[in-house]
Amino acid sequence: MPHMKIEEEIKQSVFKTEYQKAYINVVFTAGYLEQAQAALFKPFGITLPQYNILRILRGQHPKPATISMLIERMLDKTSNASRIVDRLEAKELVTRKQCPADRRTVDVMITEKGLDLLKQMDGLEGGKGTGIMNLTEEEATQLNSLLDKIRS
Amino acid sequence: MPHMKIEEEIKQSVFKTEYQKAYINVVFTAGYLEQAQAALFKPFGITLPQYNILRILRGQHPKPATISMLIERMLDKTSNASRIVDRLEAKELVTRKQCPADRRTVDVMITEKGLDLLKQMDGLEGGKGTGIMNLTEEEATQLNSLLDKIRS
DNA sequence: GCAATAATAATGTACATACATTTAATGTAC
DNA sequence: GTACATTAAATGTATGTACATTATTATTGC
Repeated sequence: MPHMKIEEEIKQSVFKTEYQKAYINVVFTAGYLEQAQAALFKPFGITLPQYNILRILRGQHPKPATISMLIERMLDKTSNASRIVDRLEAKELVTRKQCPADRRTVDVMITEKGLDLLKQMDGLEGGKGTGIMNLTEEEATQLNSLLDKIRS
Repeated sequence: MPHMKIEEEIKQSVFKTEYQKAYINVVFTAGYLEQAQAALFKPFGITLPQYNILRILRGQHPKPATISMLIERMLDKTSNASRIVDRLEAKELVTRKQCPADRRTVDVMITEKGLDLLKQMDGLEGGKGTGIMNLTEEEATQLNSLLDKIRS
């Protein structure tokens, strides 16, 4: 498992600039964090996108959400909420039924089983156990402002 | 297109800790950078993983590389190099033939067409045009050391 | 009211990742 | 030298993303 500087990780001799290195470093570190989180999730039988949808649904509970509301709130806006809901429905973690008021839309709701699963998973939240806690709180703040600046 | 702090981006009321925020911020920013880069790549008809493999092959040229060598050097170590090479071969950007010395392995080599394509794409390297250049050089260095610490 | 437009969800295709399995070739133990 | 283990690559399946298209329903303009 990775415990190295980015140069060693990817066996690339030298980076031309700090920018190039930072770019690759952000992408690489995200992969690292996602992989660590996936490992934590595995025992529970759902993936991170599925978890994120369940969390949104819990936030709405007992009100239903529509697919477009899910897309709006998801981290990755272009992802395909319909199909993720398919899989959650197959696992009986959510229900889906046509909304009578606007028949184009679908009411998605988390089930008791879904709420139970989330309860079990509370504590995995926010990257705990993934390496993000190696930072001091001050460093985390600093990192946040640097990342915000990249997207500004 | 995103020009906001992370809280606004994902419409999540508040983060419990700076750590949780940093975690989501790294993952989200990586997605942002990757998407920006994918847009730059689109006119050239290859994806980022395909580009990364071509770059490794250019580094070896005119010596061939094996699939396991490609896996070793790739950013994402667990990805499926065989199938990415399939697609590069279909586009005639690489050749693949069984190695006589060890018939388990395959010699993968970049073609002239592949080298030409990379030449056209030089300049897209290292996240130029993706937002990473919003940082000062000092900030990029700072970011690198924070990310290294996450993975340490 | 009806035709054109917009919105919502689902679906199709290409590509990628994660993980397990399979096939073939090589190495090793005995 | 034959059985067993190891290595290299390919393949299968489930999942996800990106992007385009389709079907259905609402809304709008007239």
